[in-house]
Amino acid sequence: MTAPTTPQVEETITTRERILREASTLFAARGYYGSSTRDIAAAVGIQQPSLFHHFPHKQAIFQELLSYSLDDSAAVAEYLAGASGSPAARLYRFLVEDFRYLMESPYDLRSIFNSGVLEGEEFEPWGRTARRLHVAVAEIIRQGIEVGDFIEIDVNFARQAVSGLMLETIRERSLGEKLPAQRPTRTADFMLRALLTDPDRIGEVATEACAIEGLPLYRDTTTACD
Amino acid sequence: MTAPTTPQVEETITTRERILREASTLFAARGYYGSSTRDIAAAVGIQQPSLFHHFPHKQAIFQELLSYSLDDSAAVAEYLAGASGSPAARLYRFLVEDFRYLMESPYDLRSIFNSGVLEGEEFEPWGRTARRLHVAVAEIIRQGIEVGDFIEIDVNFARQAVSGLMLETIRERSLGEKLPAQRPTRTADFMLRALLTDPDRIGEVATEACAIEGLPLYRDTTTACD
DNA sequence: GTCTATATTCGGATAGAC
DNA sequence: GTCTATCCGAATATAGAC
Repeated sequence: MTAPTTPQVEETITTRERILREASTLFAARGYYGSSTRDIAAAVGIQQPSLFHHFPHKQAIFQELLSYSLDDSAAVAEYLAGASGSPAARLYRFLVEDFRYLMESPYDLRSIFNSGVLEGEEFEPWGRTARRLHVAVAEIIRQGIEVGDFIEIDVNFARQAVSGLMLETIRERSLGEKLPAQRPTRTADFMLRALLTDPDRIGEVATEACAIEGLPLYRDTTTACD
Repeated sequence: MTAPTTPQVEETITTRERILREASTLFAARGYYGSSTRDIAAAVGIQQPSLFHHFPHKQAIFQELLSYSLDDSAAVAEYLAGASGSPAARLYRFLVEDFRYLMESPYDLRSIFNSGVLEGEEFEPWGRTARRLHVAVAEIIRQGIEVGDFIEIDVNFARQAVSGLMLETIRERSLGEKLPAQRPTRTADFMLRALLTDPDRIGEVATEACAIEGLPLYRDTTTACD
């Protein structure tokens, strides 16, 4: 008769999953090269060679984290770059989605964005995905300037500012505390305030942004924005 | 009779200096641990053991870069946190000075801000300096909110946004091209637009910022801002 | 100030038992 | 799926000649 106390699934975390989580934390703290497989194994609580039962080599751990953080983000950005609606709303929506994705992820993904590791040959496919993501975001910003939504600004400068903001703000998450649920929209508000020719339009931009449909979404988003 | 073609000092770059420059580039690209002393030596054009004639160990190279990028920035931020004048102008000035310092530096200092390496014991004193810098910047922002210069915003969030913006935008520099001379003020404009309750006040904020005197300055600044 | 040669430690990865 | 034992290459650093 009474509803089940909490329908939350009793998450069984596999060793493989624990490896990914601990590795992401270590990579974020000391970099990919600064974290040895021994460090990772110790954090998980297994011996170092046991790692190789779950991943063929160290690179594969990083590559899985790269795919997790880049693939869907790039897809969303490219979808939004070609979607209808105002560029400002589309950029807003991208920021909200991407930020929430990073915020709710069980991994600490800072190392992915930080490091020049992506430039290395062994991670070349993921470097290309990162560039596709950058191109798509820059394109939305370009459109925004063109139609007068955004101030006249160097497109690449603005694109990098967006990246920097995302990166630094997810840094908090790693400190352990849960970030407030409104953080994604607050972050988007902040960025758009700097870009909009008329900052007072933020309200309507946010409303339009949250109404955008058809995103190739990572997960089932119950509510679009807030 | 004719003036000397270019009074530019014929810069004699010592091996030690070349080591610092090449190391900073490698650290930025592949991280501190990802760059071996062999890599550094090869970039400089000497054999690996020759490095140890100039620096007692690898750490010392990184430590010198840390001091270069943190010491003066922290001093300026702390000075400005306690100075008179509007908080908005003081934050603006900090951004201009810090950005220009990073922009004109012969080193690629991204690794310093990126990495969690600073958290390691071996670099503890520099980690403390970084925290002092953060506290000072957060304090200026707090003052700005208090007097109504800035919108109501989480102080730490704003402080991190500032860091992220600086970091990402100096990334360009490393791509080789000289950044335009107006970039420091454009960056400060951008950040202040997001923070100011009244973005239209940027003009007067910039004017006041450039008039601030008494900074514990890194180098002889001929002109204050532009 | 730079070199060659080398000591030593550490990191990634494999073999094979349980 | 995890363990112990181990190989091999790479990395930091030292010794000592030129």
